[in-house]
Amino acid sequence: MRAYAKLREKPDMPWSLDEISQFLDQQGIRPSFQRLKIFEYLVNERTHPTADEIYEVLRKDIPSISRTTVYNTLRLFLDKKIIQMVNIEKNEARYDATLSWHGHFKCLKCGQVYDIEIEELKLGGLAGYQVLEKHLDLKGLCPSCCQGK
Amino acid sequence: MRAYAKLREKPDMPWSLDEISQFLDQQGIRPSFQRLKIFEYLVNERTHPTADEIYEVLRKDIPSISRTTVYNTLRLFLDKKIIQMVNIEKNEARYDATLSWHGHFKCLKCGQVYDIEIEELKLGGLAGYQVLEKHLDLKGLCPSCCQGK
DNA sequence: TCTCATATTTGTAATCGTTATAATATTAAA
DNA sequence: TTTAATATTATAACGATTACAAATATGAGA
Ligand SMILES: [Mn+2]
Ligand SMILES: [Mn+2]
Ligand SMILES: [Zn+2]
Ligand SMILES: [Zn+2]
Repeated sequence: MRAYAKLREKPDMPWSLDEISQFLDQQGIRPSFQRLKIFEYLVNERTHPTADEIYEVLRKDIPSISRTTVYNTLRLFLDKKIIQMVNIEKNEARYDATLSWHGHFKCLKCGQVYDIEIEELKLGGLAGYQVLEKHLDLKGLCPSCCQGK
Repeated sequence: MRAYAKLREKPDMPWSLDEISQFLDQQGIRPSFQRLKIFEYLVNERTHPTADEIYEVLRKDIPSISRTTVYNTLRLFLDKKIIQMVNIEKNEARYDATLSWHGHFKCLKCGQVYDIEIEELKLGGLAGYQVLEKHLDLKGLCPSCCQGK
């Protein structure tokens, strides 16, 4: 995924459906319309949506889509390791198609989840541990919500 | 809490019930027997238990205790900021009486949650944000579970 | 193209951790 | 002791997620 992303000509441009279709194929995922649209939403919006937010948005385009399909698809993407789950808030799983190492900040006022760049992280006492996942989650007030104290 | 902990003569010794009672009083929390035992379990065991683990253990001493009391008490402790919630695993809130800044590691095999010392953390792009909570959560295999690959 | 096996989607019911509610019991104040 | 406030308890309700099974779509081979 990271390797693939690096190959994109303009990494910050939205992914086209064709490009997503090709990508899912490469990952051994049959690119059904529902899967295309779910991955498109994750990778182009980058808002760390919940399953329900994805469901409510895609319903406008695909009235027949079911919540179960959204959950099934997200689990499939997780199994294939093309997205990650963000558990910054209890009882509210969020999803993220950006896999490079970064942290998250959730604003307690407006609810938005922002990406945070990690410049350096040094840990002690991890000798003997095999680390497979790292999550850095912050909470507080975002710049817009801090205005005027 | 940190200030109080520093005042303890032997910080690594278990807290006595008297000491806990005094501490809760200081924090404006009436030290009922249930509250004493719940805080005692958190501060002396340091295993980051779930509400249900606390309930199952304390039931042996206090057969009348209810799950609701455990949840109510944990929420009270959170509101008074004498414990923190650890959301390293989805759908499994854990609780921790250690408030000084440290990370957590959950072993995917044995399920144990370990404390991790953080030597240095440098973040970029946080200008304008007001950070109120920080959580560093790792997952993988612990030393005991790594043995022999 | 047609057929049939397989993969995918869908609606519904079930599960699980947690919270809300209201009755009962305990404690503190008058 | 009487009363009011607080804490505990059992039960029901909730919300996010998962299990299940039926319906639909897809695609390789005849
Ligand atoms: Mn992100
Ligand atoms: Mn801890
Ligand atoms: Zn905000
Ligand atoms: Zn282990």
